[in-house]
Amino acid sequence: MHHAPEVLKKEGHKLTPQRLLIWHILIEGKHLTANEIHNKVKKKFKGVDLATVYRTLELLVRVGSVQESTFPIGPTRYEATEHVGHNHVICRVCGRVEHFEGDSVDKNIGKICAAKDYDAENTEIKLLSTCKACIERAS
Amino acid sequence: MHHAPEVLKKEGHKLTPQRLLIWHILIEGKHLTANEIHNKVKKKFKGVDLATVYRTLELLVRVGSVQESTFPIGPTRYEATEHVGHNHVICRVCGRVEHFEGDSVDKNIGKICAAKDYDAENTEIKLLSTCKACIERAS
DNA sequence: CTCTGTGCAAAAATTTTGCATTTTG
DNA sequence: CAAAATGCAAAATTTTTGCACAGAG
Repeated sequence: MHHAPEVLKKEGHKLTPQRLLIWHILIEGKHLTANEIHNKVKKKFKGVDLATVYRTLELLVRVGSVQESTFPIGPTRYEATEHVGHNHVICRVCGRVEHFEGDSVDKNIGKICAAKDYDAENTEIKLLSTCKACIERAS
Repeated sequence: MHHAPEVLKKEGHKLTPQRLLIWHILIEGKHLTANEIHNKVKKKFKGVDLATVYRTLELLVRVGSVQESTFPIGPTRYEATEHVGHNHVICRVCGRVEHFEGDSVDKNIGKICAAKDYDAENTEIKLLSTCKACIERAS
């Protein structure tokens, strides 16, 4: 289990209320945009700036507590590493996202990462394809 | 083999010099940004607008001739579907990209897509992880 | 008390849109 | 000729940055 506040403290970063709040929002929600996070944070503690949200997210990504994901549609999304168990199938045309379990590919994926000098744990698969609706629409 | 001009014509879109040029740039290069494409196009035919590049790319994506990819770092990148044989391993922290062959996972990937109502062919895997350099830097 | 983090405002970077004009089929 | 595409300019969206002040350790 990966707990951002401890990691931040251990690495000498300050535990500000803004950071804690942003972290809690990330624990509650799934793949949120910076803007969504900002709105949620403001409800609990008004006056927090969007720039702070971006800076905090960058920090949390750097220390490994948060993962950043970009989809074909819309802005970057963020989520706590600790509940990233899910992989995505994404439609390249409309951006629709579905989740899937990676069990059937995990072992191979780990090997691929290791072979390229990437962390074999904490991987996430983004499988790009085209959804049925978009295939039909295009024909 | 997938040839954009024919597809465009077949679907009733006009074959303008701008579109042909952009298509040729895409055939020559690999995962280019809209801006890179725009610069290359201007060298051959000045006066082409960046907006036209964006509109053309959107069209080519829609008809399936081009694929769009977003990476954790930098703007959206585009490349011709016909040379998309490669999958990516991407570092979530620094954005570094490596290529890998999907042979060991392709069959499973196809099944996953089919199960979720996505095209089982023409898939692309984006494997997100953290590269060794970033792991070391963070510790 | 010091150094890091924040808010604010401004700018940079990327992408989209409206509209008059040009071009393709 | 009609419909579609382009260029241009402006706007929208997303993200980054500089700097003075506030707050954590």
